[in-house]
Amino acid sequence: MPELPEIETIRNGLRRFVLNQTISSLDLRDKKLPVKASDLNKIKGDRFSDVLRLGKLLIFTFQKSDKKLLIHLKMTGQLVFLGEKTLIAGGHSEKNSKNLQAENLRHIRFQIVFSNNYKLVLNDTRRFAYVRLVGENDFLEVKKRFGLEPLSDKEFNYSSFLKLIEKRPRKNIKAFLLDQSLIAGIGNIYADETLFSSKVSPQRSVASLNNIEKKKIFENIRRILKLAVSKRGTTFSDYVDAEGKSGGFLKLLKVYGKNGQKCPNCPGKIVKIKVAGRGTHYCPKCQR
DNA sequence: CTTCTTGTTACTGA
DNA sequence: ATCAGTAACAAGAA
Repeated sequence: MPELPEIETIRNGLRRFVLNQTISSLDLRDKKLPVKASDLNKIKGDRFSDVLRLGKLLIFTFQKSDKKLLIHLKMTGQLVFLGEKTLIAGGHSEKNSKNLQAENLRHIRFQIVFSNNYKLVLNDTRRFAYVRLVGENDFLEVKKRFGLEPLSDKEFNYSSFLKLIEKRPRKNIKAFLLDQSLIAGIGNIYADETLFSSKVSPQRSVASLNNIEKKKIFENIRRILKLAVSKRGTTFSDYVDAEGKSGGFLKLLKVYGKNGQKCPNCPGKIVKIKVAGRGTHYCPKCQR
C-alpha cells in the first residue's frame, strides 16, 4: 500500500529517469482506466518537465502541453522504469528483499515508451490504480480535495494541525489521520505507527486528546514520515520503487502487521482490531 | 466454496 | 454540516 513515503520515493526515482525523455508512444492496455487513448496521443512527442506529488498522487508535467498526467497507485499499483528489456536496477537483490524482476510484471495496465525504447510501466494486479490527463480546471478540482502536505514546514506546523483538530472535534483519531482532505498522504501503516509512538489508542476521539498527546501526534507524523522517506518507504506487500526495489522501513515497523507479537515497549502483545473500517494494530497496554 | 484485505469514493442514516 | 458505517471496485490469498 503505497503511502506518502513510498510515493515520494517513486517520485525521486522517476525524476532521475524520465525528465527530458521524449515520449514516443503511450500504450493504454486497460480500458477501465479513466483516460482516453485519443487524449493520450496529444502528448506524443512531448517531454516530461517535472514529477510532483500531492499526498499519494503523482503528477507529471510536460514541456509543451499544459496538461498534467495524474497517476494514483491505490493499493497494488507499481510504477517502474524499464530499460529495453529489464528493470534498470531491478536485478540486484539483497537478502530478504523482494526486488521486482521484469517477468513479475504480469498486470501491465499502461505504459509510456520513450524515444530510446525505455519505458515507464504501470503494473497493477487489482486494477484500482488510475491514470488521468487533466487540464488546469480539472487539476484545481482535484487539488481542492487534498489537505495539508505533512512534509511542508510552511503548510503543516503545530498551529495548522491544531486548527484541523478544532475543525473535526468529534472524529475518531485514526479516521482523522487517514482523512486525505485534512492531512494528505498518511495511510494505514503510518497511521498505526504514529499512534503507537504517541501512546494514543486508535479508538480515541480527537476531542479527548490532551495537549501532550496532540503535540506527540503532530511530531510523530512528521518524524515517522521523514524517517520512512529516508528509508525509501515500506514494502509490506506490493510496493516497489521506480527501480523495482523494496523499501527499507519494514524493519522499523513497531505495530503494523505485528499482531500476536510482543510489544516493543512492554510485555504485552500487539492486537489487531477494526477501526474506521480498517485493520488497526496497536498495544492496548501502551496506547490509552 | 467463502471470507478477508486495502485506498478512495459514494451513499445512507443518525 | 459532521460523523460512522458500509458497499463498491478487483483480484489474490487463506
